[in-house]
Amino acid sequence: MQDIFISPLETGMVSWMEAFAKAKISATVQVSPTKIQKNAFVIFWLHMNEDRQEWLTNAIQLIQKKYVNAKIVVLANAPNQAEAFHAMSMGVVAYSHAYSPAFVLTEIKTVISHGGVWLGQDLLKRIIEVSTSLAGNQAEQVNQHLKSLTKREKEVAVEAAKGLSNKEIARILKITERTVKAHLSSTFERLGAKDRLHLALMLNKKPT
Amino acid sequence: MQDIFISPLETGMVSWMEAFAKAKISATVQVSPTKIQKNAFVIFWLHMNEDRQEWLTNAIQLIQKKYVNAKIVVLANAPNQAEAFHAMSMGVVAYSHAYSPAFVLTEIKTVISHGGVWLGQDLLKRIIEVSTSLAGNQAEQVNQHLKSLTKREKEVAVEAAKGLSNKEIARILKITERTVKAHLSSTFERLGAKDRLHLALMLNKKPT
DNA sequence: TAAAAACCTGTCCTTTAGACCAATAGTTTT
DNA sequence: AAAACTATTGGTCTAAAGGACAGGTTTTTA
Repeated sequence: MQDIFISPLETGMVSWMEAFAKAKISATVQVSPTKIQKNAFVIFWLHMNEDRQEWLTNAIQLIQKKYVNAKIVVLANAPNQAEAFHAMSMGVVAYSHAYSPAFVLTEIKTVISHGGVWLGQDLLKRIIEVSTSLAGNQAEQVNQHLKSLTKREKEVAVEAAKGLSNKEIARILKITERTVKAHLSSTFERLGAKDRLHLALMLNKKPT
Repeated sequence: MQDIFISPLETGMVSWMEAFAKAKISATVQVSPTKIQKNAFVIFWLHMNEDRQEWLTNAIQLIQKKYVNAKIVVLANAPNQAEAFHAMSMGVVAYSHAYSPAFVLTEIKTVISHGGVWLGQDLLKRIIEVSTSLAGNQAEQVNQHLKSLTKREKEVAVEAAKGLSNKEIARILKITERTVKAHLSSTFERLGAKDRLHLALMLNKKPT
């Protein structure tokens, strides 16, 4: 088990040292291969300054290529959601604030060493918001379609357009599946949609 | 600090007991208020059987109403992404398998008691797939998707994403409906789409 | 207030989708 | 040459979707 901190700060940050006294620190990702035990469980902790986006991308790719089994954690000076998304989608298993206290760092380590993924509550909330609701900027043209629907039909239609099943919609809106079907049927009728897939395409149409 | 397990099983599950010897167990959410210390840090562990979707929803809402500061964890017998999504979007802070070993449960507790959120790697990956619109170039993303498909799969996927039925696709491509299904199945597999509607949403995603 | 629209639910039935299992044959990669 | 991938088709089976037909209750509106 090895922890390797990649940070421009020579000394490393205080809380890191506190959490992992035996950690190696390096200024670049080009860690001497001899320092890394083959088949060891290695965690790379990348310290992310502002304005090093492309450095981060490259670093992650390089690590993943050289050390296939290594886990990568990003600690950002100024965490932001876009960067977090980017990092996580590249396979990073944790994204947190660089000034996280030592106990958070040890927590992260525990979680990821058991195959888990760690991220803060606000980020997760954001992720879920984004992925469960239709994007706002299209609300305009969606309205054109939706305005001919009744309130309830609208609600059902929006959920259906996200890809939810009738059962799921029923649960969310606290009505029976049968009622969901009724609303959908009349929605198809009004909008001239063939089925729920066409409805989804109508409501998710790209702005041109 | 109190742990309250809500489970239909009278005795509670083995690993739970192992992890939290002092935990209270109850069959319903209607825990006697006297048993809960005011201002205590309470964690509700909800044991989720199959086919209790609406029970879960109600239980969560009830807990959130009665115990504003309580954290809620869902342990599912048969975890699935839709349910996980639903639970997390309602404010649940962890979602895991009901048969998780004791060390995972203690991990979860550690994480959420520090304000974090716990979830398994596969769920997160799925979340990110669904919400990658924030992560970068959308056209690129679609390309990435299509690139991983074979020539024939691509043709079928594109038609399906337009809203055509299997029968129509079969006619257009001059193959049997059965073959269309086969191509679609492997396409869903490769792209991580749940069904043709999700496929359509992936391929028709608008740039944000 | 009476009619209309919206909302909710039920049963029965047909079609469609998609998973699982299995097989054949050509092509590409190792 | 063996292994892996691709394209094709078949059958069975389950669940979901959606139409047809038939009710109710609540809210809006003329």
